[in-house]
Amino acid sequence: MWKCGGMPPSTGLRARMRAELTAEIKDEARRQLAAEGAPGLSLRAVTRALGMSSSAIYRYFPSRDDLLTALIVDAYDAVGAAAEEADSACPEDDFGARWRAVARAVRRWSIDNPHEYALVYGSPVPGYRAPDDTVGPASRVTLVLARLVDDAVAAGALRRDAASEALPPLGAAGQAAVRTLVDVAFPNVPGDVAVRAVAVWTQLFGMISFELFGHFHNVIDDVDPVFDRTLLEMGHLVGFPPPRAGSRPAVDRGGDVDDGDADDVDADGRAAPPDGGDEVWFLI
Amino acid sequence: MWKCGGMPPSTGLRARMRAELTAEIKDEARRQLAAEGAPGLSLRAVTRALGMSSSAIYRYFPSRDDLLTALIVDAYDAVGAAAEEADSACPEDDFGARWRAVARAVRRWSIDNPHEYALVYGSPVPGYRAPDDTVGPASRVTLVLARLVDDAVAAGALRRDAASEALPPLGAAGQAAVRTLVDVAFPNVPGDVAVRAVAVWTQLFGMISFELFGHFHNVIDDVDPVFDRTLLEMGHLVGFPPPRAGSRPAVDRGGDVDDGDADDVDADGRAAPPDGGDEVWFLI
DNA sequence: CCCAGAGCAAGAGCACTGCTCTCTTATTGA
DNA sequence: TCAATAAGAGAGCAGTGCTCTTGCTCTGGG
Repeated sequence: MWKCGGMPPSTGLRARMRAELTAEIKDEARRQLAAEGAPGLSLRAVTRALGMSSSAIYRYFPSRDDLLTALIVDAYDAVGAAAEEADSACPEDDFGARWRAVARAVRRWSIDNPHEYALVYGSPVPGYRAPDDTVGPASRVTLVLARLVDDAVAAGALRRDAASEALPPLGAAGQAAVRTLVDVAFPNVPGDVAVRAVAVWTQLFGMISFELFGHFHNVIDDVDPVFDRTLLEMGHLVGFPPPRAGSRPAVDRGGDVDDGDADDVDADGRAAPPDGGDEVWFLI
Repeated sequence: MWKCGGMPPSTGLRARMRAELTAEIKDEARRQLAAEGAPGLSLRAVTRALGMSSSAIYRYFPSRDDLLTALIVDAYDAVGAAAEEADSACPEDDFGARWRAVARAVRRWSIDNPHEYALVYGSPVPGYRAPDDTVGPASRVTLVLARLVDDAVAAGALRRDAASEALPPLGAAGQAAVRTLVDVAFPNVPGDVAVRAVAVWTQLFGMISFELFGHFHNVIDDVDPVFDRTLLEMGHLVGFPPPRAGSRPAVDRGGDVDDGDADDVDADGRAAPPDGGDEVWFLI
């Protein structure tokens, strides 16, 4: 009797079947999510695609929101993993390059998985409580930047003056407002640097959201150079040193040297729904 | 016979009734939108609240998406109006103050109308074409900042060095990428300033989205000082002069001098759904 | 081994949605 | 006055999330 909230031992045949079907449901749901977006995800359609009855899915996910929660957790984990991988592939002491690599990895994952991005960084739906399972994976990607900035401060690699030599010092209210953030994320950085890190972080996601959600339509033709230039500017704002001359070009084309077969993204770099052609998303 | 695409003359009783009912439908829909969010908006519920039959609403809005489009247009107009009003209330030559006032107005409107904000700046829903009616009102708020920056450049009030004296100059690709933006929005500004303006603009909405969508939960306790400090930093990035010492305090509390009864927003400054207590939105 | 209880699948059903018909009534312009 | 047209109401269709009941199968302990 494992009655106090544990999983049954994974040895049984039934348990293995259950885990397998759970994974299949999530896979099919992710497929529908990528194809039609979160509002188009239908439990009945998932069961239909899996050849089971419509009521059987409730043995695995007690409600539609629980399925979405599982997908949200997976999406957070995926961005977090992408960011961590990009970070660890950089020379540890080149903090500016690490920042740019992390930002590019986040954007790349977002462009490759627009519906999952919208799921986690788009509009929430009211009336439900975000379960605690999401906060761990959600902070994973944030901690990458936080550790980055913290390391840079510890290494003395951040310009102390940054952008604010002409600005008044951060007041007591500002210091108090970021106290929690500083405590849990980067204990070594002063308050004004923390505020700048937040600004840079939100700028990154604001720009990705604008790009994915169509707000750059007929405004910016090619986002790539604007994005990379912004990375430079924002990195300069936090105090990262500018890239050494002769380093790798700034343009963001996927992985490393020669990925000519990266045709899962449009030739013009904009994101498009995986199904349609030039159709534009409709704001909900 | 006004058969070539016009409205009937508004003189008839029937036309007035139609306009009135259309407005009533939109009002009730907006009410439901504010109460339950976009996914909870139901045409049948609107007709029920208005005491008409469920099929009658299709005489006024041929589909649910058309109703949402109308609400989107209104929301864009509302932010645009708020931004314009805040801008025109500032001394015309204090470009930094104008920028901060516009940004605060946008944030205020967003906090006061979180669901409408999510409607226009949150996740789009795929499969539909965004009608052209939305692009005009959508660009209204953007043009406020654009005109602001353009005026500042024309007046020579922008620091030319801004943040990029240590950065390489904007390349040809970057110049080309913002050509459309510069042409339609601010013809007087150089390309790198345009990129910085885009960065600042997206940062603003990224931060508002993070605040409204719950990504600052347990991270930043009081957003107000962080937001205002970021306004300073980002204004410095574009090249606005810092605020003159002794000007109005940076904290954002609604209107002007003494509005102690501003209880439509939480005491702690965070946004909450208008209906519930401390419940957190659930990501869709 | 054997069997009670647990897990699981299926089907019917409820309340709800967006949307489309048809039918009737009221208003309009000529 | 009269034909045309707009507006309203109701039934109905296909779809949704979710629950309940009914059987069946696997599991672990006596």
